[in-house]
Amino acid sequence: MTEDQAVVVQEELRPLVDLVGPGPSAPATVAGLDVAYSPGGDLLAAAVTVLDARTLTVVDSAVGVGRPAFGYVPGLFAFRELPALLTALDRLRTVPDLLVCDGHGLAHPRRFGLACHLGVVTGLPAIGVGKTPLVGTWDPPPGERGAWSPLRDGGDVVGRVLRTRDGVKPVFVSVGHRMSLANATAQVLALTPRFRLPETTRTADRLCRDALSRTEHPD
DNA sequence: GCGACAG
DNA sequence: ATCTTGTCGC
Repeated sequence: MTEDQAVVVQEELRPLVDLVGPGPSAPATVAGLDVAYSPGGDLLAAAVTVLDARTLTVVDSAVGVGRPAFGYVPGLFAFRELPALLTALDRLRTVPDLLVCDGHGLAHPRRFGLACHLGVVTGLPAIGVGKTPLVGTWDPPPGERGAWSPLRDGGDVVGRVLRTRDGVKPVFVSVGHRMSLANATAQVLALTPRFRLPETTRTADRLCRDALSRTEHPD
């Protein structure tokens, strides 16, 4: 697939994003998704971890190893990681109530980032939590955990810049699918009792790194 | 035309 | 994302 064709796919799928559903207010399980790359970038491992939303302990997980399906192009990021992530999701024995993606949802040049793409393809509620911005402008939120400011782009509010820890660099929260922005914010705060990034992202990050290491050094 | 640009 | 040296802070 070419970059132009990928953009066409995004524009075809974008109308399928559900912007109405408020999403679960008290999800039983929340999934984190992340991908790790080999040093040369020719191999990747995708991981999904499913956490009990109340205890934040891992109750299910799966991995998918493969080749990057696309070059790294900002705005077309999903085409790179989506196949391996879907493989991992297929191997789960649980259906999580919410997907927390490492990257953006509506905070995207065409309002269709990885979290939207994963949400539409799976039909599950999804949100994006990015560590750095892709689009938009914002004012720095106050320094206390829980404080946020709107992320604006082209006249739209596309997400929130959310402080998850006192005095620590904020994260970028946006809706992916079947979730309100307010609920997405609440869920991220529930997932960050101790660290800047959601526990879901942390457990998935650890798992995909381990899986990649095991793939590179079979013993 | 130039710089910026999720992971 | 990963690599890599140096620096700040608990």
